[in-house]
Amino acid sequence: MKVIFMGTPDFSVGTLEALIQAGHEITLVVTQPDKPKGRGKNLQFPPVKEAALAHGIEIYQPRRVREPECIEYLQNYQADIIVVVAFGQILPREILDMPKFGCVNVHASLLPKYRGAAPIQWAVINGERVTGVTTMRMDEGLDTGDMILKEEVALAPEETGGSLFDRLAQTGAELCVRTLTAIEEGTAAYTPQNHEAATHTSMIKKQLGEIDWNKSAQELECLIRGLNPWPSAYTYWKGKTLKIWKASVQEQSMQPVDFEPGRIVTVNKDGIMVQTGQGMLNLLEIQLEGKKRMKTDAFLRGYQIETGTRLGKE
RNA sequence: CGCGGGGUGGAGCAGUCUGGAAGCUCGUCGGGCUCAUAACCCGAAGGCCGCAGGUUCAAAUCCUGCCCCCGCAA
Repeated sequence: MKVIFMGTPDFSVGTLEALIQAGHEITLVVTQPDKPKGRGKNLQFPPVKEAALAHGIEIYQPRRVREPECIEYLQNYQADIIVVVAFGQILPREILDMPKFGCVNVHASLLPKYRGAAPIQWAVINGERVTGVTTMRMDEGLDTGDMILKEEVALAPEETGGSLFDRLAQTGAELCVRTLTAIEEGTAAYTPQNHEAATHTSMIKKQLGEIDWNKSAQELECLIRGLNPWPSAYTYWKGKTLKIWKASVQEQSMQPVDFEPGRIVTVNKDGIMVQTGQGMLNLLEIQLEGKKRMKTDAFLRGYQIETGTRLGKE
């Protein structure tokens, strides 16, 4: 089929390449404008643009797809279908109705759960055991369209936002190809979502990563995994940011100590044990501002941390 | 010119301001102690102090340029 592909981050790249692989004709790739990124503030191409360049596909980077000139521009491409994967902009009805087969979206959750942004990270943060990918025919709502295909993915015990992201990107790519095949063959079934059961997630803000030691060790451990590798969970030590990359939950106190949440209970080569609102959290891999991330025992060779120290904002 | 931290034996750090013998906590290797050990004791190896210039009797330390890593911001 003739496809217009819309997407921006890494998550979208797998699907784009799978579609190419499957023999579809990608007539145009629409992605967000280049933005200054990184330490030097240099302009950087979105990952999807890089991929499109590598495949020699035409690229279009409108500031807003809603604008009439943009809609007009897309019309020139006469696509059979528009595939949207983590594009980052909302499509107006004019575009939704433009292609013969409409617009298909790949969403990284089992709809109607986790509608909205960052469903992958939220699934980890919330301690879900299963999530997945859903393809749907887009309508004007936010992830409210009729579902076409759905595939479950189980979370591994040490799943991180990053690892799940990679796996769902892969799953999404395959699912999207199957979805297009079904549509092409006329065998696609469109199942309305149960809107009553819908849940929504918000964009991940950096501040979400600041650890509230009053939460339970279990919750915090999920938060740490969910926000790894970005934006990461963190606390403060001696006024400096201390990122926490990996931790484990210690349900029961080994000793009858009774520290307030945020205080360090023990420090040894097995980790830094911190009291939380419920249970203790053992910090296994950390990173001090300006330093590389490292295992806790390596960190302790160079820095001295005393029992009873309170982590967090002064 | 976005702001800032850092590059010192295998790991993590101190030393740099106030130039003048390379240090700390570990690891590694050898030996000892022990029923035993991630414990303890003794000993050893291992560094052109990121790179290149400059100043100086003397540079990890001061000056200049460059490379690389990282936090913030975006």
